[in-house]
Amino acid sequence: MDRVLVCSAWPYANGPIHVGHVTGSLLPADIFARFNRLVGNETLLISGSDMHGAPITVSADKEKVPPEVIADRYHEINSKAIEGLGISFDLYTHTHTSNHQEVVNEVFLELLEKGHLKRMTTPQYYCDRCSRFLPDRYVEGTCPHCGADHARGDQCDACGMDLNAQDLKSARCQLCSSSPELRETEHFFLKLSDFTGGLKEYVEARNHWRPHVRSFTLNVLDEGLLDRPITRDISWGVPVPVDGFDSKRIYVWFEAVIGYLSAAKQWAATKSDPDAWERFWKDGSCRSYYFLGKDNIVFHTIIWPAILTGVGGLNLPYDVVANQFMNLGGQKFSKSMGVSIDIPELLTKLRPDVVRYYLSANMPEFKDSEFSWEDFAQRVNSELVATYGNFVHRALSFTFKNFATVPAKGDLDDRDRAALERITDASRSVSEFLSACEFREALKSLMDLAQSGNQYFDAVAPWALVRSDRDRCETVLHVSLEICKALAVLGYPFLPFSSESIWKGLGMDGSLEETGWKGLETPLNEGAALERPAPLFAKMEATAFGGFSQFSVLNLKVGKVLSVEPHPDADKLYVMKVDVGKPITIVSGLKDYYTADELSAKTLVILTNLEPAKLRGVKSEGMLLAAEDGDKLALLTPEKELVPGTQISSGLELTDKQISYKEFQKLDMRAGVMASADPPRIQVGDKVLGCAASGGETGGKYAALVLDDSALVMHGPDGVKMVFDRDIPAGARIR
RNA sequence: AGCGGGGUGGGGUAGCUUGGAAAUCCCAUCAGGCUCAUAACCUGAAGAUCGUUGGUUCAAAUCCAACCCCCGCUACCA
Repeated sequence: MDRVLVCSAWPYANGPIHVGHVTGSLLPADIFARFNRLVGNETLLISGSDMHGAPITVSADKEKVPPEVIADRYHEINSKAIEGLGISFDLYTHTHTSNHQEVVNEVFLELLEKGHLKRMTTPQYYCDRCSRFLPDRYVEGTCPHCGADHARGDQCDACGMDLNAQDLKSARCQLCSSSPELRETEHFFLKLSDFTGGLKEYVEARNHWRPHVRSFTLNVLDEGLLDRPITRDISWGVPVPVDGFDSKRIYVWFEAVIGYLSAAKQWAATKSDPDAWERFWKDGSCRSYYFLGKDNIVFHTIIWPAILTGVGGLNLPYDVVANQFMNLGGQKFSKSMGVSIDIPELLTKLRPDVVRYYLSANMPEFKDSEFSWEDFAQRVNSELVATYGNFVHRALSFTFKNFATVPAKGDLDDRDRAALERITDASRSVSEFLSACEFREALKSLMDLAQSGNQYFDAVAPWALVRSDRDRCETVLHVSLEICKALAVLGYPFLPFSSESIWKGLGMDGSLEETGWKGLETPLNEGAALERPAPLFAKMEATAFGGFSQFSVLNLKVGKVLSVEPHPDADKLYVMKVDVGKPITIVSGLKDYYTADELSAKTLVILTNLEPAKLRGVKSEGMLLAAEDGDKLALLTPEKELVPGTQISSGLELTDKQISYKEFQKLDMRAGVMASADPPRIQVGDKVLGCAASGGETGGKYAALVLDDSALVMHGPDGVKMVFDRDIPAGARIR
């Protein structure tokens, strides 16, 4: 029996977990842990919420509540979602516990004593009015390279240069705009340089790591490691266990990874055996696996091993299984951009095994993968439902109807033996692939077994035998049910809920969880009564779930032009006052297309929550939407007159958050011609897309939000759609 | 700009590390079969000169070079 410690990266408690967390760390870790328990390995699966760090304090400030409120809220929500998904943690804790603080302190002091930490004093901006030190990106000023006015302390967006806050000219506090002063502040640094050599050796010996993880890490090591500060001037986080550091906290990047150790200790404390954690951390034969996303690699292959080496006597990661990203509509999942499918919400609509199936089958193990509802529905329907679920159901329901008990096994012929052979093959390959953390391949082997079940069932045709040879029929059904049982056992790591229900449906004793892998050999209970079987999975509709939620960041309103002036300082720009419920100023580049007269009193569609930007010295507080095709341009306007300020929500929930121009540009909106009204389909360029909501009249030309292969016609209240004031080809990009 | 990933039949993909019978699987398409099952399952067919251009080689999707596209990271979000 082996022993494995399975660690899943810690989700940040600043929002609900989303598909990315599940596919990157939670699900692979769970599959791996379930598999190991199944085959009888002593397994500990742990993780928790990362409660500290600046983004949580930012959210807290915004809501005017203490950071604990935010962190606790999402810890609560996420714990539930994780449980709902069937992630079988032995402990899911968080980093804001006294236990974690103690363990972090121990580690910190141990490193200090061994000389791996050093104190250094650095200048840092301090804002008097906010009475706080400012992180680099909270400092704003003039870029020393290009002279742009709104450069942030960490980077200048205008020229893309990396900066130090001290380099900025006329620095301002981004929070209150007052001038901060440079103050000396003392911090602890982790001397990563101490570890470079050892780490290199360690990583080079890890030939079983995924190639991208290993080569990426070696790359970073070759570039050399800089000593990094592990404390900072903030108030939310783990206190520094050294006198004179009361106003400082330990940096999250250093403290959060220690959660793996503190969680194991906490788990042990809740058992009768408080030293139990040592079996997983001090016994060199225990292998530790870490599941995370690729953005987290260095923390697990360099920083965490460095800390562990520094402390000494603790196991370094055996494998760091980093996944790539699962994207949505070609973009990275990102809450701030509304590109997100959060799990709590998803679970209200779908059963956990269905979600687990798709995310496993499409897991970004070696390269990024793409999440789409269409693909989701297709894979679930054709693979999980039609091949896997249907096989189990046809075998079980046929048996139930004709025998109502588990049929007896008579003499086997070659075909039967070959079918049983497939089970052995499948169990071998599933177990090999899972041991190697190749989840997609393992799942593929499972589905192949389901298909071979269908082939067998077809070939032996029990529906004919039941009339000609009942004994023979019992035998082939017995073999079929053996295949079902194997599907349950082998599928358990992926589909735990369905597997248990198959196990029960077959009339097996106990639970599959406690029976384990040896359930493959456990004989069927011949003669046992069967319950009436029900299908395992139902088909799903892609359109029922598809969301255009990423467009909800657009706060669009009807605007009426009040005045149009030429820009005093630019050839192509107008400065317009527009009434969107309140008058705002918009600078637009329409001079080549429209005269001032043409624009006056026009009703337009205005993006109102764009970050204000200065265009040639005049501040623009929004943007009017227009379709553009080559040198043609047409403005969007409601098909019926609407009062200025009317929301154009297109039926989406709106946020009032500001978006940057860059984010806005990533959203795809087009002019489209309705190809048919029922079902609603719209032609955009040379593609015909299905419409998510009601469309307009056939032949009408409307503005549409485009996402993958579906479109949503932009509309305001009462379904008033947005049209164009000039002729523009379908497919023209709206911006 | 730097770093990283990718461009394979209509869509999505495997293979590329360790070059070798013109290429995997799913969906869609077409033709059959079956009727137990959730119009499901089974069998077969059509369909790709493997981003472009050069090179190495007896032989390249697979190695090398250049180029063209797409995307992510560089913001403490897997």
